Formats: sequence, structure tokens, C-alpha cells
Amino acid sequence: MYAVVPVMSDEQGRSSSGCFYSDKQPAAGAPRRSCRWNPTPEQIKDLEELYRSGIKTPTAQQIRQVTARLRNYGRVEGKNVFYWFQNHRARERQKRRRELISMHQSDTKQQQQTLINSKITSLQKKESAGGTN
Amino acid sequence: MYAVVPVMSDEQGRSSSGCFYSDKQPAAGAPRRSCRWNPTPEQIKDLEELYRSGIKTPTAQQIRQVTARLRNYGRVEGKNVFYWFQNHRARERQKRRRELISMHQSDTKQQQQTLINSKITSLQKKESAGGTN
DNA sequence: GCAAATTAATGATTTATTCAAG
DNA sequence: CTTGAATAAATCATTAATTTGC
Repeated sequence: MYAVVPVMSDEQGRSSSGCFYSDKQPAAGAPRRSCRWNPTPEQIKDLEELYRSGIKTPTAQQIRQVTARLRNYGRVEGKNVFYWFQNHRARERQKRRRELISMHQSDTKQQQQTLINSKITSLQKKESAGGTN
Repeated sequence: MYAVVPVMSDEQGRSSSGCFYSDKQPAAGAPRRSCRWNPTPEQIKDLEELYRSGIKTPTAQQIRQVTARLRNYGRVEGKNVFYWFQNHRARERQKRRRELISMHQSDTKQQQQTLINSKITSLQKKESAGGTN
């Protein structure tokens, strides 16, 4: 329940929700109503990097900055960025939750991990000298 | 391709060239002199079918079951199955991502504005509205 | 046809993340 | 803030495909 209004209000009003020129939509007559934002690979890369570097729940100001930056790659609005972070957080959590569930439904993956680790440790015998790493 | 001789003492010296580990069976009859596991076509078929039918990240128990099942076709260990699913996931993702990139082929504009830390500063407005972390 | 040389696939390891429990 | 558990990403290393010269 975050207030998204200030994020979107500061933007230039151009193409607020119209689908005049979509990226790759086939303009074959039938105008698709649902023209939702589709991030380009560059935009995704940027967003993931920002997320990784610590921005998990961006403030309104950060959203404005990120949006401005992403616009170099293509059309994007503040609410897209806001929703992206929201969805990304949720999906990361889902992933973690799913792996917890699968952990409980059997004897824990740790067995497998242990098996692999034991292999590895038996391998490490030949641990080279002076492994500065 | 890689030198088998002691290639100088390279810093990292990834010298895990031999197959001293996992020498499962010398196999007097069949020339099983391979080091790493090589799935048979039947095993691959089974694995792909399982993957397609929804098993993406198998639990330890599932790995055991699948391994037992695949063993009807030839030698296989749990870690092989584990690695197979890991690699398959990763490489399916790669493929998917590559498709997306080639699909987009956006016209890589030059970046005029730089990083986010170029803080716009003028936008201080009332960003206190939401974004409580 | 056939191996040596080269390239493409892919199995196995290491490294960097993630969320959340302590 | 630190650590546990489990990847996914990146990388290494080996095997199969294939190319090439004979």
C-alpha cells in the first residue's frame, strides 16, 4: 500500500497510457487494448543491477531517477518502475518460499548438498598451496 | 585442447584434469573409460520429459526417485541428476534470454545522462508521501 | 575413409546472490 | 548484523561433432 501518486505526477504527460507506438506490436488492424509496458533487456539489466546494489523498495525520488535513466532505452513510466520493484520483491520471496517448502517435503536438500560436498571435499585433497583468493 | 602436462605453475592452476574421482567401474567388458557421466539417449529423453512435465528443481527425494528410474538405462548417480537439472534450467534460461534480446534489437541509444548518483537535486518536492522503507 | 585438429555441447565446480532465522 | 540454506550465474574442463588434409 504505497502511495504512487507523487511518482507518476512529476512525469511529463506524454503518452500516459496510450498505445500509439508500441515496440513490436503488429499493427495489423486490430488495435490491442492491453498495451502494457514490456521492458527491454537493457532496462531489465539496469533494474536488476540497481536491485542487486541495494535498492529494494525505492523511494519516489529514486523511482523518478531510475525512470529517467531507463528512458534512454525506451518508453517507460514511473509506475512501471514502481511495479517492477514490487513484483521483483514478491517473486524473489516466492522463490525462497518455494524452496523452503520443497525443503520440508523431503529430507531436506541438504542430503544432496552433503553428498556433493563430500565429493568436493574428497577432491580438495589436492588443494594447491598458496591459494590466495 | 588443454595441456595435460604441468602447464607451468599458473596462479590458479585448475589442475583437475585427471579423472581420479568417480571411477565407478573400469568395466572389463564394456569400454567405460569415460570420466564424467554421459547420459544415454533414453536417460535424456526421460529427463527432458520430467522437466517438461513440471519438475524444474527436484527435491532430494525426487532426485533419488529419478536416479533409480534412470538406472534402468545405465550408470548414473544422484549428483548427475542434480547437475543435469541445474544445467538444464540455466541453459533454458540462457536460450530464452538470447531469444528476447535478438527479438528486441532496440536501437541502443547513447546514454546521455549518467548514473543515478547524478542526483537531480531539484526534485525534492514532497517525496515523503509514501515510500516508507 | 580416417584420424588429427578444431569447434560445439554439456557435465562439474566455483562464486555471488537471495531471504530469513538467530 | 551475521549466518544458514539453497540456488543461479559464471566458469572450468571433458566429451561429442565437425572440419580438414591426406
